[in-house]
Amino acid sequence: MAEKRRVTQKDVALRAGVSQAIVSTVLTGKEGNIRINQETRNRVLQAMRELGYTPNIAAQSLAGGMSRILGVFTYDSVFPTNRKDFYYPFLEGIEEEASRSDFDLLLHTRTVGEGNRRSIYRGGTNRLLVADGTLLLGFMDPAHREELAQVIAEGHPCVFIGRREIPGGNLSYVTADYTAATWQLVEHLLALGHRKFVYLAEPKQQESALDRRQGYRETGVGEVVSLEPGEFTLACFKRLLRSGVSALVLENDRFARRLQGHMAELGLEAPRDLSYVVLGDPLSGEEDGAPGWTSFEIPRQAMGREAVRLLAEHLLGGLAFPRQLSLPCILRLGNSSGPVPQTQGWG
Amino acid sequence: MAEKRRVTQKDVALRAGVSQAIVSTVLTGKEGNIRINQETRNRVLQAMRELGYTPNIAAQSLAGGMSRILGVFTYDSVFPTNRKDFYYPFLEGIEEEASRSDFDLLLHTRTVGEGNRRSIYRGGTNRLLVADGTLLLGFMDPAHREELAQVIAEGHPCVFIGRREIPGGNLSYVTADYTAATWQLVEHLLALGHRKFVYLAEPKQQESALDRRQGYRETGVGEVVSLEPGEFTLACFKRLLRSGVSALVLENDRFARRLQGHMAELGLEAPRDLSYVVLGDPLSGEEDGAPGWTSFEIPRQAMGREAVRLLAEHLLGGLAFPRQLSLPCILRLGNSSGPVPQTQGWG
DNA sequence: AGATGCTAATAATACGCATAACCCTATGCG
DNA sequence: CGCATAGGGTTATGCGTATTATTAGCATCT
Repeated sequence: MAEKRRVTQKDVALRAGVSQAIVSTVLTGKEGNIRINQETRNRVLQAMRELGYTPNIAAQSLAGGMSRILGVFTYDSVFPTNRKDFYYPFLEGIEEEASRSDFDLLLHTRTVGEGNRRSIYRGGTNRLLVADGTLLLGFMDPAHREELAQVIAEGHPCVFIGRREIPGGNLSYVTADYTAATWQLVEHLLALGHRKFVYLAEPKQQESALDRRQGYRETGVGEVVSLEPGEFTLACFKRLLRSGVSALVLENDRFARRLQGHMAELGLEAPRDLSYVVLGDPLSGEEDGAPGWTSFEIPRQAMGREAVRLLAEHLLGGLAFPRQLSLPCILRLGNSSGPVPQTQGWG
Repeated sequence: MAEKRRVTQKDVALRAGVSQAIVSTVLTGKEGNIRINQETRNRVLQAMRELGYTPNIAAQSLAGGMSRILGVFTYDSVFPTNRKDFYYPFLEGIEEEASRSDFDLLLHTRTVGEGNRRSIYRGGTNRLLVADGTLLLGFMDPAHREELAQVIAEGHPCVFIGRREIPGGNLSYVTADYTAATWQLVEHLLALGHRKFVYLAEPKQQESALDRRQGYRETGVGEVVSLEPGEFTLACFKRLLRSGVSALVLENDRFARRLQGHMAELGLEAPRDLSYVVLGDPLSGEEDGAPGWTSFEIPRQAMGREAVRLLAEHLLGGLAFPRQLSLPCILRLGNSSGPVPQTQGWG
């Protein structure tokens, strides 16, 4: 096999009887300081073809400065086995736009440090710098945020998919507009005549949850109850009903599933006896078994796309960072919300 | 922001008070001609950390070093929207093993040339070369094969996921043992008493299909009928029945779905009136709606894992290429195969 | 005749890293 | 004492390309 040496520009140049610089110039097409006779150009192209020349991309990026690679860093496994938190739709969007913007994608898998904890710095080196810029996904704890703040301070362009706040606040991100979507769902309930609401919130303080609560609070309609979905017991539900609530706003689908159980238990039916809305689409990836409740869809694919676009524009066009982008959610008016029941008949 | 220059080995060297060569040696770990004092090594590592050094992979590959990156090249979009040919399970395996072997993954998205055709050489450049080696997936036409043969001749380590033959025949791959699995399913039918078989084959000549047919042929039980699933009409089915067939071997699930329709139409039931086996799992990603028919499962995740392992061993340990690995499929004895019916009662 | 400008090309250099070739010092040994 | 050897480095070089600085020839203007 003999590991035949690659054909380089020097070889082509030799054959065409010109200097290597001419070959490079012919290749890139940019005639900056250099001008080339059409005939010479043809000779070079001919020689390239004859020798089967292909540029060495490593040398190109070394000389040119850009690798045309975008990193993808996730705070969980990129391809999780439990399809619970599912990066797939994001990745679809990322791939699509990366391809369009002409960037390859570097999936950082070498990031699992001690205790299965993912970290950007590993062995003291920041692996992200391999790429021209990086897209980030997933849940971060405070230490992660510190770390990321440092990476950004060092000048590496990052875009988070989802709103994330870090110390210093210089993080760019593309988020879904949970606040508006929540607001709209509550407005929808108000239009149906509902007046007494309760919002069931998880104790988590993630940005996405905060945004939803913000949207709810902006409507000024009422109470927020914070509890783990597991704590949302039948007794708890009964208490809510007794308080005269006519509509529930559920922070996620885990509340919704428990609620469905409770209502079935009591022989209640939505929206006849009670209306509810769910703030987001189900985490589990079931396409077909999509529940028909009223909710909104997170534009995951678009978020991926826009994140890439933001990053690419920053890298190529010099769009200044940080930049934040908010994409609208798509409302799904389903079968869990309806007019206020005339008589609160139950019991 | 000021576009501060990257930290290079020279910077680290300066800070640690050593030469750049020492920094490089510390980094790669290989002490060939060079020996390093433990204390010096620590100083260097310290300096790296302080300056936030990260290797420039372009320079690394150019200088003949290793970037600890494995390429992933697919002949379709990596994250397809129609979840038809679904790379996901492969990717799961790839990611898992890549992480374990300490390689990042480079997803080649910059590969779409004219007419939506994917090609390794794009604009005449071989994009694969930034990575130390490359994993390939998907369907190839003859031109693709030529191209890949060239890449391999040029010395770039490649492992295909699935058996693929290329001109020259030097391609490494990890495949599922379709031949054995098919053989076993037919044996299963033989054990149930079946004697008259027909194998429904698509006209395609892909390796995976050839392997299945090979397994079928090895049993010596009978006929192969080649037709598009769409051509498998009710009339066609009736003709088969009239010929006295008691068991069908279906090359894929598209035949199976049509068969199910035909049988329902005629009021037939499997395995009461007819047995069939399906050579592989359904292409569509439906988890729950998994059909209960007799078939085998392709060990996709394991294939991904083993492909990475092969490649990593080749890169690190010097395992010679080409290498071919065949993994067993998992038989799923389902409800579409049973004993030969006593009376061929239908009509 | 000298200055100017334009075309067409060459030579030189930098990019960041890996590695081969080389050098110096201390130590051991017969 | 002379030499071999091992330890601990340094210098120099090359990888393939992009790009800048430079040169050389020739026509045009003043």
